[in-house]
Amino acid sequence: MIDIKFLRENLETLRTSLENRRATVDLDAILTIDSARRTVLHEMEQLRAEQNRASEEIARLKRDKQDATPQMEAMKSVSARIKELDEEVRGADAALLDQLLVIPNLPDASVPVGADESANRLERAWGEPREFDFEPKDHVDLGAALGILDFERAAKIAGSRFCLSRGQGARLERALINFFLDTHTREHGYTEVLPPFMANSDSLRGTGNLPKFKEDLFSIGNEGKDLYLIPTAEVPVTNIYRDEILREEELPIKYVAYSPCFRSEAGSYGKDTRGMIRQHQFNKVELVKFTTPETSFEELEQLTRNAETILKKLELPYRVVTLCTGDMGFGSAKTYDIEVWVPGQKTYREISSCTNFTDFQARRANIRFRRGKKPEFVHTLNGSGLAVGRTVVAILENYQQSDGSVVIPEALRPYMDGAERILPPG
RNA sequence: GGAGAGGUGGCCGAGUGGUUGAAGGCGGCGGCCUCGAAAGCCGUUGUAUCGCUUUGCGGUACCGCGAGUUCGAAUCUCGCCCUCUCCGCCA
Repeated sequence: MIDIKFLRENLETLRTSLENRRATVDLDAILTIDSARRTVLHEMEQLRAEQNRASEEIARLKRDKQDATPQMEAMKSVSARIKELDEEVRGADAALLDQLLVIPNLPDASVPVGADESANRLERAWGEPREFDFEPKDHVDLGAALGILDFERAAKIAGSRFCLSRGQGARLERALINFFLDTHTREHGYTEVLPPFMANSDSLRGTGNLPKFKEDLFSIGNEGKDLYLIPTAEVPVTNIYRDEILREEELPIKYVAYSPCFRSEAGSYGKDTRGMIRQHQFNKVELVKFTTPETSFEELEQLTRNAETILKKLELPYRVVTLCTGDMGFGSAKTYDIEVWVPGQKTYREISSCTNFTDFQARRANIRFRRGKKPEFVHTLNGSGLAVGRTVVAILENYQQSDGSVVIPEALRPYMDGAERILPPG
């Protein structure tokens, strides 16, 4: 969320940044509501002060066994007026919040300005895409031939955009989750967290998923419950400290969490309809950090490197791009996408998105820390470390052999009972 | 799901409709004492927002959340949320 004070004082900066993001927000309407609200609030507070003074006077008279009826009568109209003004202020508060909640974060100065992904900036690439001496298959054909991925049965059970893994396929998925968690906890100093896989609307508002992106979520409001399936572990993990004040010495806090992720993505039909790239349910290991404001961008670099480490260990070619202003997410100040080489599509596909939200989520979720007298908002960051389903895609397609088998990356073999290959049945 | 108890500051815990932003304690901070520390003693200690003469002063709000009663609510009424105990159900 954007600070209303910042909005008042940096109107033109904000206007430019919203243009760069291709977001349309009526800032003047917000300012009008804000100034009207402050006028009414001021009048109400003066009446309240008068009421408090009268109230003390009445208490004093009553203690002295004197008649306070005239004072009490006089306060009736004041009380009624306060009630009116109070309703006006509440209305303005709600209107203001509605507006502020749909303003995206300001991009950092280092973010390239541009309309779409063509303006994203390549930061670095690692590994050489493999030269195949045969026509590589995509993971759907490979998975079907190996008997480890079954999209048809999944569709029967739950519909399109679900996947059923079996045998070595299910084992591979579980191995990856453990490998990711072990790497980040043992080598990168993250603390493992296993959060609820459902969250309430306060939590989703805190991370920025609500109110603007409701259509991307599966809600389970049966029996009047205010609950959603989480779209990412970012939601429950970031909300661990909602409405809390941390101590400066505790920062940075680094959490890693496995969770399944549930996404409705109502607007995505027609995109990536084949295979595991875009699913209603997928597994992900997520990295989340809470930091002081001045260290967050350095922490973003480290978090991104932490995610890259996984791809290096798995020996999968990848590149890192900085998303431009028009392509970055709603709450982001800066995002690096890590894209893995996918031979079946002969392209790089996002496998991790690492973001510094600065104080955007912290302000929404009211997550603060104290180092002087005044509490300050922390900065929050997160990134996939990694998306598990897409890693399965990358492994199957990059490690496929001409005989239809798939070699298991060496780093993963200890998690697969030492198996070196996934072989076709029979 | 049923019955009961409860939700008060960073934490614990008092609180009779009227100087209660809230006793007391713990913790924190400052000081005295000490070679130093502990103990002891003294002082201090929330958040948000607005205004001003801006190291400060003043106004307003905040006792789980929301509505109501009242001149006035932490305190009374209603609804909701959450926690605990017991019973039921259940992996």
